Amino acid sequence: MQSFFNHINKYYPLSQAAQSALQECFVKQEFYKNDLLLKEGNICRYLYFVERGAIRGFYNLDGKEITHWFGFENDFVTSFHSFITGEAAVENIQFLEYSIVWAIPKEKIQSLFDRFHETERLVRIVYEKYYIRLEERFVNAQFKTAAERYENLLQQAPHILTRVPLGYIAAYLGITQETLSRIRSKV
Amino acid sequence: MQSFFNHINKYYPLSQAAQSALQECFVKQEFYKNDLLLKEGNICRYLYFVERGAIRGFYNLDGKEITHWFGFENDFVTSFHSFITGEAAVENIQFLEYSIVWAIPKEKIQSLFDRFHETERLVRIVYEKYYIRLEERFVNAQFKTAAERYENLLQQAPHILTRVPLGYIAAYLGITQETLSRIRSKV
DNA sequence: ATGGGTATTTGATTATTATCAAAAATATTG
DNA sequence: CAATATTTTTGATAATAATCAAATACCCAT
Repeated sequence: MQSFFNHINKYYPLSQAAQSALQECFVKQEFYKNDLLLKEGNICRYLYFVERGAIRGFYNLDGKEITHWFGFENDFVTSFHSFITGEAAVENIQFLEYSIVWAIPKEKIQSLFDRFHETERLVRIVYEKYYIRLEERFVNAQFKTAAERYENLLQQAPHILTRVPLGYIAAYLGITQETLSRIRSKV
Repeated sequence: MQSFFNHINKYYPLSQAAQSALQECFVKQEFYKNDLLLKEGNICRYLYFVERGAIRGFYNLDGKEITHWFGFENDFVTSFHSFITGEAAVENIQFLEYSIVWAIPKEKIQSLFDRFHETERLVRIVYEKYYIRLEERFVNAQFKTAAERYENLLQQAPHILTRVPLGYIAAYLGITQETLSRIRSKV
């Protein structure tokens, strides 16, 4: 839990009172490789903070699993669309290795927002970081070649490469596994 | 200005006091076709609300202008990365037609957040909507074909097609103008 | 260490889209 | 309305990545 507060204090430091209230809302959960955190069709009512481990989000398209994001230490993960809208998730969330996450239900977050303005500010600031991150990924997806996207990943997040099977990374980069294999052999 | 409050009240209704304070922060601005709202290299210190008109965001890549977003009536626009981080913008923002926008500087937004918790909540909720929108665009960019992206745009935002030159739309969809022309001729 | 399953690479071919060039259509302006 | 500029379309070719199929490498449990 300490790693959580260390992390969020970098975004926006909370008062002791808010930290205590926040701490009480979290439940620690452990999972093993291949466990599912969320199955498509279900509503995702929790936000998760990853203390340790690795997670992927994927959905099914024409019978294929398309991994479109990863989560690692100090990431917040959820099926954002489902969590916000309350609709059924189109994606699955699965653990890639033994992981420890802290879960907080949506109603508790909302109650925190009402009681502590500062918690809503924290989340507002976190959203800004995540939005910028997604914007970068979008620009990469749309305007860069597969090889450039791979180079970029090598630079920005080499840890992903070592912890995640190639097939998942290929989908994440928007290419097939074969193409990624060929790109790698050229480097 | 009324259209602004009609619009934001759909996201989260503000108290009269907050609405008044918010109203005082906005400055109305008029622009004509091809005017620049922001030039790359400058810092974007304002958030804009589009009352009427059409706007594009674009950046230069290998000597070509890549349009990556549009803004129309009731959209919030800014160079988000620059606005949030305070760094120089890599993109330009330009008007596609005569437009009326309302500008609010970043410091005034922050002051509003401090004085009215509800304004920060409003922005938090707006962020959620925009994040989901960007997520959808990202998934389209990465995992759908050019023809599918065009079909999608036809369904979701046909007004864009009629108000914006084809070359800009092609860049927005991540394809060349020639490819878009060929896609259209097949439908 | 060995067998069986999973992950990755390699090869041949096809589909998709970009690029370069030019023509046709449309819009703008004096 | 003619002249010019801009935008869109069409054509031929090249580059990029997908698909299908098979071989190889790797990992893990026995």
